[in-house]
Amino acid sequence: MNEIKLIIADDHELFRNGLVEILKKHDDIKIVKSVADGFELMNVIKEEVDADIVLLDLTMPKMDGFEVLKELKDLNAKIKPIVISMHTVGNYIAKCARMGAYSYLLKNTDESELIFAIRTVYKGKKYFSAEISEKMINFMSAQSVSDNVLSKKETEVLGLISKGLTTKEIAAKLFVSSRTIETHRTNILKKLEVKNTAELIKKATEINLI
Amino acid sequence: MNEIKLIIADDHELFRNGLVEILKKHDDIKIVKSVADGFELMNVIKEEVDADIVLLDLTMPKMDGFEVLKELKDLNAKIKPIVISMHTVGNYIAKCARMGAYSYLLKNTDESELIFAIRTVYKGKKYFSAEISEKMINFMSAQSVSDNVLSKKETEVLGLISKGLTTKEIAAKLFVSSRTIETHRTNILKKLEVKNTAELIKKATEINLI
DNA sequence: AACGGCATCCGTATAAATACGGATACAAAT
DNA sequence: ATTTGTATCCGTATTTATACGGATGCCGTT
Repeated sequence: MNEIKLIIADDHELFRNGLVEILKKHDDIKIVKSVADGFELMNVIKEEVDADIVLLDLTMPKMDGFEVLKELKDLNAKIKPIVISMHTVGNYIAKCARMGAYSYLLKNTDESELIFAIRTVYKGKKYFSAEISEKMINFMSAQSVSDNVLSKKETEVLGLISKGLTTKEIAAKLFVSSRTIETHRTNILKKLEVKNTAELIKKATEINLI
Repeated sequence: MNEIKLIIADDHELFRNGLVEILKKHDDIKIVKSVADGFELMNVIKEEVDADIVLLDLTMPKMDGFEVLKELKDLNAKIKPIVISMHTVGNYIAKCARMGAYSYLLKNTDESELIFAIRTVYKGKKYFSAEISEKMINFMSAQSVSDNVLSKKETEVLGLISKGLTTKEIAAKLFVSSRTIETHRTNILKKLEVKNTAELIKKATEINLI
């Protein structure tokens, strides 16, 4: 039988110990290390241990869970992160999903679901419960409400900007003067409260305008 | 008992009729209209009918499902779209979720799930099955693999660009010459095969670099 | 009828970005 | 040991974007 080697990363000792107690009851799971912050975790991962899974708390001192996920992705590490958080905010969930988390569990998840998640992830499959998925989907579509900020033309221009067209090209495409497009751009920047195109595009994607 | 009024939008007559046959067996569901493309659908929605739900095919002539979703969002319409697609591509699913779809079903969904989805959505809740959610999550994290394209410094610079910093500001922040940053920018543009900052930021968000 | 938001256009000016060209030092990979 | 990629720097020139200013006609709301 293959042993599942895992690391626990959480800044609350009590919670860490609780997890250990729960997990030690399962023969196929072995805790190889237990750390209190992201920085420590990364050191452990970079050096010694080859673990299969890390149970990762999001809120930790020094280096939080998001930073850890980013690092792991950058390093192309083979360790699979399971996020354990107390927040059900859709934002967090979507962020973790994007950043390569294999699962997102709440701290009040029951034992059986935790074990199921661990085993599922160990097999290389992701595990996001129905409730968690729902939260995330709701979040993903949420921002749309606030988008009456831009007029129809402005939205159109924004779309073309994001495709890499210059002011001149957009003007040609829409059969208007470059000055008009410049004015539109200025107004768009003001409305979205950004100072240049780069920030504009980022914000626009964030609030689902593109 | 409240009747659920729905519209069917699909360019395949056979499929449309099949849906009608299935749905007419359920007393709580009433089909108020059946259209063959997105354009027709939008006309129907804008004028006459007040329907609760539209069963929306993605691939339709004149105006596809994505465009319809966008329009509905722009109009702030109260009709709830259920996407019915034959594609399981994560890209499509994520896009629909972002664009406000209340559900994403496959064309081979069985009757009971279809009915369940309709009733769930009618209550104002979204319905994305476990398999569909999984596909989407996999997609969301997928791009990460291909991100060794940029070097560490380039990634850092890209991040600062996306925050709206100019070349000069970035140079100051990183204690290097503006020329260096300019070179980085040039290289980043080349690597991601885009021609300016706007397109760059869009692409970077698409492939999860930011 | 008056007002505000929108789309359209213009002038002047500076700041920023991109396109070419080139160079060196270092580390990692082959 | 040679090559490849990264990070660093520079020159010259053009193109784009942004910051100010101002203007008009139109449409929908009040």
